[in-house]
Amino acid sequence: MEATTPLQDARDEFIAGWGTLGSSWGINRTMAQIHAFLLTSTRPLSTDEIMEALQISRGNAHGNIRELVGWTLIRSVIKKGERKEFFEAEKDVWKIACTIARERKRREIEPALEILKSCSDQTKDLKDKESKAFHAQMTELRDFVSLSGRALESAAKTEQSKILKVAARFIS
Amino acid sequence: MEATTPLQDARDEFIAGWGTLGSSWGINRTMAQIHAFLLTSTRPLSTDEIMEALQISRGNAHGNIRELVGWTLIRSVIKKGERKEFFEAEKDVWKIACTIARERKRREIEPALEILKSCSDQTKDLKDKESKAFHAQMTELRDFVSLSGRALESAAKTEQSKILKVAARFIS
DNA sequence: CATTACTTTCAGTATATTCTGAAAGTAGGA
DNA sequence: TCCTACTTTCAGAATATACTGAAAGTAATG
Repeated sequence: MEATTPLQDARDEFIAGWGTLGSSWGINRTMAQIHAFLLTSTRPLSTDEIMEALQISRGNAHGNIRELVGWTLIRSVIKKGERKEFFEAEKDVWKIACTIARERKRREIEPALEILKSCSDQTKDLKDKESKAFHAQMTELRDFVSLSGRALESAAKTEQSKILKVAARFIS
Repeated sequence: MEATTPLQDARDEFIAGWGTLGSSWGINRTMAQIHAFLLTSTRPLSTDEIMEALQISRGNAHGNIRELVGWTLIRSVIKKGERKEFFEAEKDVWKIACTIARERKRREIEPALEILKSCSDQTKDLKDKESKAFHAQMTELRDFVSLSGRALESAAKTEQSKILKVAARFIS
């Protein structure tokens, strides 16, 4: 039986919870767990350390690490004298949020806009009542999604302090 | 071979696209398709009409319709003289967005907060450097997630016009 | 160039999710 | 009460997604 410390316990809870959470965000569980693990590490870690800690195979670790690098949520670090790669997570919460916002915009909002634009355009000259209703619905949706995307983009460009001010006004 | 109209084509594109999109949002494809189908219908539809149009089984249609009712994205309508239920979607884009925002907050932000709170609390009295770093990270994350949740909640309570004004300031 | 220390790939397997369809359940109307 | 028109359930099948581990690939080092 392994002895556990309060820190280990809390960290394990975070890793497990973040993994579950990730699933409902369309992010795979292992990827979220690796992210959580690196996020709570005080030093860069190797693939083997990650495999060992999360009890996952090399292939699984490798692929999900690459995904996280692709999202720029983690980056690879080369230690002098060491041949292998180490990985560390971005720790700044605001930067993480901006990265995720941008990535989701690119992967979800932009494709959605393409579809809505196409649906709106295809029906813009039709005269019957049903077509007009459809066209109006698509146009409204497109405008809304487009606005949301632009707002997200702007927010991700703005300094954290400014966003906090606006947010504070809303909440109060 | 069935002849198609431009409206049918556009509508099919929307249904298919919305379905794919839904997947990346952690919403199942059929549920998103049913929603898209009802969103672009000018009248309430029965389970059988939905089954027929999307070529899905009764069980599948039934379950996903119930889910959508649970999300309050669609509602059941009783037609006089008819024994069966009909369903119609909320058409107002802003209302749809608020509903989704509230639901996701409840399902994702709140559970996340529980975890972060627990992790932060468990480590608040620990004195070693690693524990302090962990505690600080959890606390930052918690504060950020909490703020986001409250902002989302407020936004969903505010009139659309006010939000549009704030959004406009940001984008320009 | 051969060895070593890694990284990458991928076919096969395991798991999780979604879907089907038939059977059981329910309630209005005769 | 029974019939009929519908709704609900759920075991098993189909599909999609994620994971393993071993083999192949790559490049630094001596």
